[in-house]
Amino acid sequence: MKHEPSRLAPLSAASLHILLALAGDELHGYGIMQEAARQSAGKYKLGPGTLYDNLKKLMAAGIVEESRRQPAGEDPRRRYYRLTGLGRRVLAEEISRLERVLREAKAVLQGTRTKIA
Amino acid sequence: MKHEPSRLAPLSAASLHILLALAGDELHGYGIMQEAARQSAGKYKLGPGTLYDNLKKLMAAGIVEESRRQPAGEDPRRRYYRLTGLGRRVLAEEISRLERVLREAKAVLQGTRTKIA
DNA sequence: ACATATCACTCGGATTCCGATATATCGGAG
DNA sequence: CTCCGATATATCGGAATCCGAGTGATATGT
Repeated sequence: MKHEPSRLAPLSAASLHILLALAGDELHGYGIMQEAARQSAGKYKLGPGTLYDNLKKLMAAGIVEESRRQPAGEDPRRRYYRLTGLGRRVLAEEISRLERVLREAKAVLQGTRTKIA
Repeated sequence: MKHEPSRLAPLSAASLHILLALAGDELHGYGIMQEAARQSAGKYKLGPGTLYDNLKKLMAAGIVEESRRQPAGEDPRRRYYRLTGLGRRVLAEEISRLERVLREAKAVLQGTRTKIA
């Protein structure tokens, strides 16, 4: 019996943006904040409180882990975080959940009445 | 203070599902719970606490309002809620926000797959 | 020298979540 | 008619989450 990804769903906006920021490559905390803002064109901004609360929760759930990498020439204060395998599955599942929600939303808004007269 | 739709964004999962349930037609509280469960194929279930907290917040923000309709032959206990014009704009804006998030998500996930090792 | 940016993270108040609970009516089975 | 599950309203209060304001330090630009 494995971890059920659906247990965490639906992901909060904060968690989703953190996972998306980490999906491309591992990042440090400050980088996650910047990447989330960049990916959302400035529409979504994470403060440090939200970031670390979520990071803690995501690490406890085995979705994110810390990596020990320390590339030369970089700021030594940086601590890197990355998605685990489970994390990628959770993200993929959340994305398809959102796709289904949007499909339903469009159907409802475009007047596709399921109503049978 | 102006009613800027973006001030409420991102909508919580609960608020989004309530707005989607009301997008088709006005509904009473109990009906909103059932419609949200139906639209999400049982994946998302609202409890009464979440429903009325959100309904209160949405009404205070001018996104949802109560309607006085009382069709004959229906349970007289029912109280109907419906979207306002602002509510429709907020919902539409949230949907396009989610579309942009999903577009970004796909780009990022596609990028990792094609990444050269 | 001073301001701004990068980098870490904690703190605590406000907000939100959400199941348990309370109350009452409806509709059908027995 | 009585019982009972479903329908219907809504509150309560503890847990979880949000999130800006701090704290502390180094780096970089003017």
